[in-house]
Amino acid sequence: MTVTLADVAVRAQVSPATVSRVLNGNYPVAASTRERVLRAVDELDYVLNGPASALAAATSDLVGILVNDIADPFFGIMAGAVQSEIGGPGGRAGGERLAVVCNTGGSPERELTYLTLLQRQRAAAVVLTGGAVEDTAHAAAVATKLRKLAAAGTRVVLCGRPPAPAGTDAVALTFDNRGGGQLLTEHLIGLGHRRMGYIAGPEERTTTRHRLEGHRDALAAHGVPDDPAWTVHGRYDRRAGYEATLELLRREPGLTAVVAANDTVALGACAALRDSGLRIPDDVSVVGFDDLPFSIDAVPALTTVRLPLADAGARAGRLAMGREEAPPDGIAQIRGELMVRGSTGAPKGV
Amino acid sequence: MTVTLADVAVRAQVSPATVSRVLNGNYPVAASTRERVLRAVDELDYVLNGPASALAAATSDLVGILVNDIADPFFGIMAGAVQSEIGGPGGRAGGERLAVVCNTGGSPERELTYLTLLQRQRAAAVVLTGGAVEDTAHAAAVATKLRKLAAAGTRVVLCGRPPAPAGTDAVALTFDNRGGGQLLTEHLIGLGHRRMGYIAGPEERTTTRHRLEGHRDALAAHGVPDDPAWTVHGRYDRRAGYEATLELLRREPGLTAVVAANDTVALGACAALRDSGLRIPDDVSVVGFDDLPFSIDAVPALTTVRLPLADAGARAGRLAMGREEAPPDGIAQIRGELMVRGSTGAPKGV
DNA sequence: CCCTACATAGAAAGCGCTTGCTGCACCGTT
DNA sequence: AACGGTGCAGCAAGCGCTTTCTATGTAGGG
Repeated sequence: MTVTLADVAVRAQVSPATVSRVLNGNYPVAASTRERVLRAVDELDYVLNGPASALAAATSDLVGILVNDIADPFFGIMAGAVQSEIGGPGGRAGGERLAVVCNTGGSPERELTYLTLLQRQRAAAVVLTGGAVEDTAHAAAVATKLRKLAAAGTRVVLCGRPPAPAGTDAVALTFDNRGGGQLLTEHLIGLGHRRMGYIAGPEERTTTRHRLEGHRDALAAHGVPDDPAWTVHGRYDRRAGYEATLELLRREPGLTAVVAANDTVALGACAALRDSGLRIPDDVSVVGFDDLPFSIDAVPALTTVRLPLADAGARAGRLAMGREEAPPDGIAQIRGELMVRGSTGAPKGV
Repeated sequence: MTVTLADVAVRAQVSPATVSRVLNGNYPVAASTRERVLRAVDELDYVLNGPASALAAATSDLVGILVNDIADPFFGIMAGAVQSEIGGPGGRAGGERLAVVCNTGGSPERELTYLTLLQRQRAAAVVLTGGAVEDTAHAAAVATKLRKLAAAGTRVVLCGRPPAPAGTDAVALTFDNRGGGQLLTEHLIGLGHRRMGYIAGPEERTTTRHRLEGHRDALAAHGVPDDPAWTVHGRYDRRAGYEATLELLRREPGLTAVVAANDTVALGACAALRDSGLRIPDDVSVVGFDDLPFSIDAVPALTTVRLPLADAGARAGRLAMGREEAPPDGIAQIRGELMVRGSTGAPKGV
C-alpha cells in the first residue's frame, strides 16, 4: 500500500541499495542515475520510513529537549533556539532533524522517564535545560542515564544547568545564577536598601539555591543584615510571587525592596504590592531575574538580570549537533547582565 | 553490546515472542512467566528499541504538535496541555507517548516539511495549532498531506485552527475569533468610543482576518464609521504593536481606543501610548485578545477575550489519542469570554 | 592488447522487533 | 477412553532500510 524504497528502485530501474545511497548522499552515484532515482521518488511521492531507517542505521534523527515548563517563555525561548540550530526545517544545517520537546513539569521522575523514552528512540542528541533537582538519588539516576545515553552515541548537552557529575561526558552551558543574584542585590544595596525580602523558588532546585546564595553573598559582603524570615520559598510562578509578597509584608511591613527569583515571580510581587497600596519603586523596589520579553512592559519596567537565553539555546543546539567545539573541560559559564529599569529606586528617606 | 529482546528471552528462558508480549501486554501470558520476564528486563536494564518496534508494528508512539512559535505562551500553553493528555510521562493515560513539538515559525514550507518528517516517523497523531495561512496553493498542499497522514493511520487534530477542507477527516477545534473580536469592539462602542485604531496581525492568516472581521462587523452593526486608514497590519509581536500604534497615532491623533490583534501586540501598544505621553485608559483605551497570563499584570490590567487554551489543548490531546469522541461534523467552535479590566474606559468628554 | 585501477551498481545479510500460525499440555465432555 | 476446547508458548516470516562485500564495465598504462 505505502510506497517503499523497493518500489522506487523498480521504477528507477536500479537496486534498492542505489536508491538508499542517493537519498543518503554518502556514496558515489552517477549523476544520471541519481536523477532517475530522484524523479522516481518524486513521481511516487515516496516518503522514507524513519523507523526502518533508524533501525538499519542504528541512529535516528530525533533530538530531545527537556524543559520544565513549555508554557514558560524562559524555556520556550531556549527550546526554540535549540530547534533552529539542530537543522530542522528552516534551520541552517542540512540534515532534517526532528526536535522532541519534552515537558517534565519539573518532576524528577518524568525527567527520567523522558530520558528513557529518548534512549528508546535512539535519539541523536539530548539537551537538558533548566536547573536540576538537588536530590542525591535522583541526581545519580540521571547521571547513570546520561552515561548510558552517551555510551549509545547520543550527544548530551546541558543548557542553563549545572554540570553533571564527572563520568558523564556531557557538555554544560551553565548560567551564572550566583553572580546574577549578587549583581541585583548589590544594585539595591547601592541604592540604600537595607531591608530586602527575598522570594525564592522551590527549595530543592539548583537555580533557586544559586540565586539565593548570590543574594546572601552580596548582603554579607556589604554587612547588610540578613534575617531568615525575609526569605520565602515558592514555585516559579506569578501566583507564588503574589502570595509570598503578602507573606513578607506581613512579616516585615518595613521592607523597602523585594528580590524575586525570576521575572514571573516578580510580576506577581508587583501585583501584590500594588494591591497592598504600595507604589513601585517609591515605597518598595522590585527586581526580577531572566529578563523575559514581558519584563520591559511591566509598569514600571522591571530591573532584572538578562540571561542570553536564545544565544545559549543556539549554542546548545550547535553543540548537540557537533557543529561547535565544546568549551574547555566541557563547561562554559554564562554571565547575566544587570538591566536597571524603573522598578528600582532609592528607599524612602534616603 | 546493547541488550536486545533476545538477550532478555535467553535470561528469562522464554522465546523472544513471549518477551515482546509481556512488554506489550496484549496477549495472554501466564503470571509466573511474566514475572520471570520482567525480572530479566530489570536485571539486564533492557530498553526497547523504538525504531525496531515501530518498524515491526508499523506505528510509533510519537505525537507531533505543530506550533507557530514555541516561545509564545499562546502556543506553549496549548502544547503543554496536549502533551499532558497524550499519555507521556505524567499524563494520565497508560501508554508512553513522546510529544514532538515542532516550531514552524509561521512558515508554510516548514509546516509542510514538519508534516513530512512526522509522516516519515509514522507518527501516531498530529495536532496542528494556530491559525492557518490563507494561500490556496499551500492550503491544498497541507490538505493533501493531512489526507495522506490520515490514510497512513495518523490521527489529525486541528486546535485553534479553521477546519481543513472536506476529505481530510481531521477533527477541528476552532476558536471563535470573529465572535471574540465583535465582543471587544462592542464593549468599546458601548463605552462611547467612535474612533478606534485596529492593529491587525499578518494579512494572510485566518486568525487575523477573523478577528478583524469581528471588529468590522461590530462597527457596521452599530453604525460606527470605519476608516481603512485606522487599520494597520503587522506581526504578532510586541514590537509590531509598538510601531503600529505610533503609526496610528500619526494618522489619527484623535483616536480614543486601540484594538490589538492579541495581548502581546496590546502590550506593545500600551508602551507606545505611554511613551507618547498618553494615559490608559483616560486618553486611550486598549484591548487585547487571548488573555495570556501576563495580561492581568499589565498596568492597567488588559481588557481582553479569554480563550480557554489549556482546555482546548487538552481536548485536542484526548482527541488525538482517540480517548474522546469527535464533535458532530468533526468541528467544534470554541467561544472566548470578554474580560473587562482596567485598560478600557469611556473616552474623554463622554 | 592485456592487466590493473577506478568508478558504480547490485546481492544479500542483517538491524531488533511483532504477530499469525502452529504446537502442545491439560481439562472438562460425551 | 476418546475428543474438542482452552490457555500458553514458540516458530518463523517479515517490517523497510543500510551497508559490506562483490561484480561489472570502462579507462588508462605498460
